[in-house]
Formats: sequence, structure tokens, C-alpha cells
Amino acid sequence: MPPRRVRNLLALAVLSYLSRQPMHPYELGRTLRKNADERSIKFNHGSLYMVVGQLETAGFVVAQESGREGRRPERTVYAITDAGRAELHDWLRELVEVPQHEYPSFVAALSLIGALGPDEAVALLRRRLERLSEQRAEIRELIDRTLAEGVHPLFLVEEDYRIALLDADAAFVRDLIGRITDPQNGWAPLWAELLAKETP
Amino acid sequence: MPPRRVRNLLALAVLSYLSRQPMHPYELGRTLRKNADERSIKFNHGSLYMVVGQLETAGFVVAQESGREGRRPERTVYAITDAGRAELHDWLRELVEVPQHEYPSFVAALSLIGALGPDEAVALLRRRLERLSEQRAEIRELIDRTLAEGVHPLFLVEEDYRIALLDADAAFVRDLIGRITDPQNGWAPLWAELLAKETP
DNA sequence: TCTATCATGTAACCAGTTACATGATTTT
DNA sequence: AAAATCATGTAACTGGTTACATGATAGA
Repeated sequence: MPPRRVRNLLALAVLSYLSRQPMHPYELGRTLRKNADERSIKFNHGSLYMVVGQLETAGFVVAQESGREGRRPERTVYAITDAGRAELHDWLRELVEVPQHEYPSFVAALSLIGALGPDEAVALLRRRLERLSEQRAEIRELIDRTLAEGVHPLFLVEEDYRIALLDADAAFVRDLIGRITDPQNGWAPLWAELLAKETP
Repeated sequence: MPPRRVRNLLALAVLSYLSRQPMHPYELGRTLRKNADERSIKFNHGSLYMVVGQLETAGFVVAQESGREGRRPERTVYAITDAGRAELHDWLRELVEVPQHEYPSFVAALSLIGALGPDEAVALLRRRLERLSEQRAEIRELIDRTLAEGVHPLFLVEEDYRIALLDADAAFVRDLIGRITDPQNGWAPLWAELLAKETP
């Protein structure tokens, strides 16, 4: 199959909302913000117009009416097309089914962490643990607050997933600290030695 | 503190390698590839030159000699500056210490998964589990192979971390399938109902 | 009434990717 | 000697972000 004509994930959210009802870009923005989708999908005012434009040239949405109301600027309302629905469905399927190779910044940091000394690394990892638990608490609270408003947990699974990732991160970090500092065969001594050699 | 003048993580790797010895961009590329850094940091031939250029204008690296050897094209060798070393160190510290808010595609997918039917979603999630375990096996094998070559495990922590994330993903997905399909109070019936309402 | 904020869109800029160019070496 | 691959870099294009513009409403 050919690569997607529009790859930006913001386009997925746009298709999803337009599949419910036609809207104009600004309204899409408000809706995305109201539903806290910015937590899951990066977007800003400008990129919305860009993405909608891309979707239009790809034939996934069409400009419906472009009227002005009072003396507001033009508002162009877009509707999803059949091709757009197909793309939405297919794309979502793919994203759920096939785990993507991604580039979290902590992976990059770990791959270069040798450049820090073992003591410094451990100190930083300990601070990371604190931040991780703060973030976890925030998300936990967000979930509870939202559930209390009567929202079905189905609409919060992405936050559950975030918590799962944070927990895995924390567990990994704890383990890593152990492997560095273990008094028997921790990495610290050798690590320090390697570092001393390459820094003249 | 002001935002980083160069944000691309590839620049971090470049600074790290240049802190060992001056190199020209092509050599950096070879080195990155040899060390399998492409698994942790996205890069391609073109972006290397861009990033090195950015680092130069930011004053983190300087062009040293630009000679030609035989009749090869010009090769410009870059060296790290003191400011560059400081940036490398500070940036690495930050990346280890503070967990970034990121946008994995599965988070986006989960936030919109309601648009799929519960049965379809479960089927896809099951396939995801298979793929996750395949990926895990591949990484496991990579780690073992590399360790067998005598590489110190410190230089493989990022792969350990990937495995931790894959495991967390899989555990989450298994749990999610359970929450959807649970015969007592699984989400499937309500979910199907919601979906039917909004799709006329 | 002046100022802020909302509503809506466009344009300019910057970052990142893909494609192109060209001589050197190795393989067939 | 032709073809492939390595070595090295630049240029063109596309995607994404930031900044700008402008009328409308609400608050001080």
C-alpha cells in the first residue's frame, strides 16, 4: 500500500471529528482543546489550517460553505468525504495494530548517558523518579476528576496507558540505579574508569 | 533559562561524538551507523549536515580545517567548542532528569479508538500483542548478540528500556482487552450502543 | 472609551527530508 | 571497461511553527 498522503496525527483527530459533523477549522481547534486532545496529539492554531489544507488536497475533506456572518472573517466549513472516512478507519486500524518504532528522548539520553559520570547519572536518575511520580499523580487526579464527572472510562484509556508507561519508566530507572550502584558488581567503578580514559 | 538553540536530538549525538575527537559530517554518519545510534535517534544523511550547520551558527562547534585529500570533495572537519561541551552536558542532564511529555502514536490511537467498534478493536489489540512480542524477541536477540561480543551492558541500556516499554505496552493491552470483553461489566455493549447512536 | 480577549485566517520563516551532483574506488 | 558502491556535499522541496493582521465582543 502507498504511504499515507497526510501523516500528521493531527489529521487523524480532524477526520475523526469531521466524521461526526462538518466544522470550520477554528471550531475544530476549540473542540480539540475542550476534549483535552492536546494531551495526546500535538497541535497549534497554525497547524490546524495546514492539516485541513492537506486533507483537502488529498480529497479527504471538502470545503462546504464559506459564508460570513455578521462582519466576522470568512469561515469555511469542511465536511469529510467517503475517501476520508475510509482513510480514518484504515489509519486507526493500523495505529492500533502495529506498534511503531519511536524515538522518545529518554532513549536518546540513555544511549549517551555514558558521557555523564556514574555518580552524576545516579543523582539525576533519582530526581527523575521524583518527577515521574509527580506526573503520575497529576494524571491520576485528572482521571479521577473526569470519571467523577460521569465520563465513561473508555474515553480515558490513553491516560491509563500513559500511567502504564510512567510506571514502567520508574521501574526501569530503579532497576538501573541498582545495576550501577550494586556494591558487588555494580557498573560504577568500570564506568568511571572508562570515562577518565576518554577525557584527557 | 532560554530554550535550546538547537533542539534536534541528533545534535546531541553529534556533540557527544565530537567531544571525543573532531570529525567531518560524513564520518559522523558512519560512526552513528556503526554504533547503531539510528535506533535511538532519527537521522539521515541530509539532516546531519543541517544539524552541524545549526551547531556551527550556535557556536557549539567550529569548522577546523577544510582540506581536500587526493581528489575527493572538500571535507570540513568540525571540533566542539567549550560552549558546545557545556551544552552537551547540560542537555544530557536535563534529558535524564526530566521526563518529557511526548506523543506516541498509540496514545493518539487510543484517544480515538472509540471510532472503531469494540469487536474490531479487540481483534486489532490481539494482533498488536503478537507484534509486540515479535519486536521484543528481536531486541532481546540484538542485546544478547551484542553482549556476546563483549560489549559492556552500559552501552545497551537504551535497549533494555525499550523492552521495558514493550512489556508495559503488552500488559496494558492485555488488561484493556479484559476490560472490554469482561462478561460481567465489560465495556463492549455500551460501546457498541454509543457507536450506533452516532453513526446514522 | 480604552483595553483585553476572542475569533478567524494568512504569510513568513525555519527545520527536516528527498533528490541531485560528482569524483573515487571496487567489483564484475 | 562498465557497473556498482563509497565518499562527500549542495539544492530544492515540503511540512510545521511563529508571527502578523483584523474585526468583534466583553470587561475596566
